[in-house]
Amino acid sequence: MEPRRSEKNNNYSEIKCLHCLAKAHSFCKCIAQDKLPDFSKISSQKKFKDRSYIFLQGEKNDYFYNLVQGNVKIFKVFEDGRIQILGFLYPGDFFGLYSSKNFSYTAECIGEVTCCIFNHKDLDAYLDKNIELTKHLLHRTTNELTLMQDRVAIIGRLSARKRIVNFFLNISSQRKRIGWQENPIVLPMTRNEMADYLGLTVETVSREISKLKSEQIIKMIDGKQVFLNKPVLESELSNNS
Amino acid sequence: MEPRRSEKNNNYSEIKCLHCLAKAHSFCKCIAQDKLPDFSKISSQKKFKDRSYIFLQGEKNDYFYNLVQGNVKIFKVFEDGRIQILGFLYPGDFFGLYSSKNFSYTAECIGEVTCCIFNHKDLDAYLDKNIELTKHLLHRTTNELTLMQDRVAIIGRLSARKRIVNFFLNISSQRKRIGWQENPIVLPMTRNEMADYLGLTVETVSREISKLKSEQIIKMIDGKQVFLNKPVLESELSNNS
DNA sequence: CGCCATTTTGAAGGTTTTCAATGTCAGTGG
DNA sequence: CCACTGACATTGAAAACCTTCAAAATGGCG
Repeated sequence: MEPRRSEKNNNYSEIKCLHCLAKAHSFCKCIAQDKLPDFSKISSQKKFKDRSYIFLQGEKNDYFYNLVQGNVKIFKVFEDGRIQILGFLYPGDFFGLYSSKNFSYTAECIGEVTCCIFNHKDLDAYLDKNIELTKHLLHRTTNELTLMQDRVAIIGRLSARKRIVNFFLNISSQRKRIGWQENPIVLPMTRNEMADYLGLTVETVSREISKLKSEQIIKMIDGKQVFLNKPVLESELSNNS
Repeated sequence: MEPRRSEKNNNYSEIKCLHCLAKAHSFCKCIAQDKLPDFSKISSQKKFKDRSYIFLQGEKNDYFYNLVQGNVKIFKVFEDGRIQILGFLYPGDFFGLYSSKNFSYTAECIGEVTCCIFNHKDLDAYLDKNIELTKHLLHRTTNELTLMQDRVAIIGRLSARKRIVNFFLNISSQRKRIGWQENPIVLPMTRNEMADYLGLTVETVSREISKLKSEQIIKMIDGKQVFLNKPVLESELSNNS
C-alpha cells in the first residue's frame, strides 16, 4: 500500500524518521523500518535556540519530547531561586514524561536543539498498537528510575569530594558507552551547572577540583578537559575517610 | 469456560488474585476479572518475617515483586556502612524492577510481609499479551521517577528543617490519598530511618523535630503521632530563611 | 524493677556555605 | 595591538549548618 499524503502534515512528516540521526539511541529504535512512515506521522520536529526553554516547570504537560540533536538540561527551581539540575540530556533521551500532569521541571537548551514532539493522545494511541514500543519505553523509564535512585544516594550520603569524583567517573563511562574516548573527559557544563547538579555550591566544586589537581589525581587543560587517574579515583570512592 | 487446573500449580495459585487485598492499589488492577485466573498463574505468593531481607543489593535480579501486605523499605548501603533509604513501600507498590540486571538496592521487611513474586520471563510474556497492563506499569514507573526526581531536589537543596517539614507534609497527603486521616499523622519508622531517608543523621532529625515542637508548629504524642499545623508548615517550605 | 533500644540533648569539631575579592579568558572596540 | 568588558573560575576568611562523639532521658517489655 502506497503511503497516502496527509492533509495536515507535509510529506516530510512521513519520512523524517527514516533518516533520523538519533534513532539508534531513541526509544523508537525498536520500530520496524516498514512501520516508520506511519509512526513518523504522530510526531513533529521542532528546533530550539541556544538557552531557550522547551517548557517551564509548572506548565501543563501535553507533549512528550525526544531529543534528536543537541543537549538539554532539565532542572527544578525553588522559590528562593536555588536550582537543582536533574539531568543533562543527549540525543536519544526522552523527557516531558509520558503522563498528563504538569511539568515538574524546566527543560532548557544548551546550544541549538532539535526535538521530536509527540502529543500525548497520539502517542498513547500508537502505543496501543505497538506493544514492543511500549515495553521498550518501560525499560528505558525503569532505567532512568534506577539512575535517579543512585543520585538520591549519592547526594544524600557522599561528601562533596566523593560526589565530584563519582561525577567524573560517570562521565567517563558514559563516554565509553557511546564510543568516545573515556580519558581524558570533557566537561561540557560550567562549574555552576556541576554544582547545581551535585547539590553543592560553585565554590565548593571549584575548591574540591583544585585539591584533586594539587594531589595529582586529575590533570586539567583549560578547565574543561580532565585527565583522570582512574584507579586512584575509584579507590577514593570506596575509602572511608 | 471453566478454569482448568494446572499440573504444576495448585488451585490456590489460580484464584489468589480474585480476592487479593492489594489489587485496588496494584499495577495489576487493570486486569479484567475474567482474565485473573490466567494472570494468577504467573506469580506465586510468599510470606516474609519481620526484618527479613527480600533481596540484597547486588544479587542477581530474576524476580519482580508486588507488595500485598505489610511494609517494606528499600535502601542502598555504602562501603562504610552508611545507608540511604530510597523508599518505604505500602501494599500495592512494586519493586525489584522490571529488568534483568542486579538489584541496585536491598529490600527489607518492616513487620510481616506478603509479596506476589513474578519471574521476569513469565511477566514479560504476559505483558506481550496485555498492552493495558504494560501501559499501566509504564505510568506507575513514570510516576515513581517523578517522585525520585523530587527527592533529588529536596535532598540536594533543602535544609534539614525543610526536609523534615516536607516529609511530614508528604506523609499527610499520602494518608489522605489512601483515605486515612491526614492530621495527625503517624510515623511508622524510627528516627534513624527518617534520617537515612532524608540524608541526615538521627541527631539532626531529633533536634529539628524538637525545635518544631517548641515552636508549636507540631505537637507530638509518644513520638509517633504528630499533629501538624499545616498552614505554618507550608509557609515554612516557601520562606527563604 | 531492670534491661535494652530508641530518642533526646550537649559540646566540640568538621564540612560546606556565604560573602567578598581576585584571577582568567575570550570577545570587543578604541 | 592592547585595554576594557563581562562571564566564569578560583581563592580567602568568617559564619552557618550538620555531624560526631558522649551522655542522659525515655519508653516498651520481660
